[in-house]
Amino acid sequence: MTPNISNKLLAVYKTLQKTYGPQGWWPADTPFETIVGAILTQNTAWANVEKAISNLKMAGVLSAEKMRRIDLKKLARLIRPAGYYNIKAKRLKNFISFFYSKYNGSIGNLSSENPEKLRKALLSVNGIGPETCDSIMLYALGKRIFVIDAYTKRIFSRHSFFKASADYHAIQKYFMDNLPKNIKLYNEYHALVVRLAKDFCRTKPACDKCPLVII
DNA sequence: GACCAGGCACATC
DNA sequence: GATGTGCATGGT
Repeated sequence: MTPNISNKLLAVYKTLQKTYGPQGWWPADTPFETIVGAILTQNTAWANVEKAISNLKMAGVLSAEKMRRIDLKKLARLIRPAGYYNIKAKRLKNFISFFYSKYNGSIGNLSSENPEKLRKALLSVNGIGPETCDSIMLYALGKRIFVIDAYTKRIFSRHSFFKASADYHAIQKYFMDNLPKNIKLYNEYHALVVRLAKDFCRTKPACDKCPLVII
């Protein structure tokens, strides 16, 4: 670890913790619901995902077995509020096919897979990219992996931690090399970054009021 | 009405 | 390898 960077990253974390408190991610009742949410939230406001999840619950199809059976068009109609509904319905089905063919539809089988193999396997599913994969690994399956999203990139590059041109893997390595290797920390850190971004780091940053202005 | 949200795949150069 | 584009609803 680079002590200076490590201290700064921890200082940011402590400031966010103090400002916002525990975030308790992921907001879901089951690991399967977390996986579905991770796919539905791709480039989409969480409030819209909640509507789609609610529709799936009302229709009684928020389980792997039920979602495996449901017609693609019906699935698309239920998740409509989350946007990109046609492509996301296919992505959910792609995951389900993968989940049954390789892991017999068992979350236990999925989470007991070797983490490196699991990451490669998830990334091989069409519709699961780096962020969705890592969100599933961390928040649904409890694996020690740091999730990077557009906010993390935007905020920390603005604060000169790394260049705006840095790619996903480089940024992930940056955090994982410079933070204590702790799942709970990874969980809260990413959630707190998203929480902060909702207030201050959209297209028109209000950096003067941002709690990180002192870092 | 414009802008954007907890991305990803694919086409093209 | 870098850059551009389609996918789409709903809130500010």
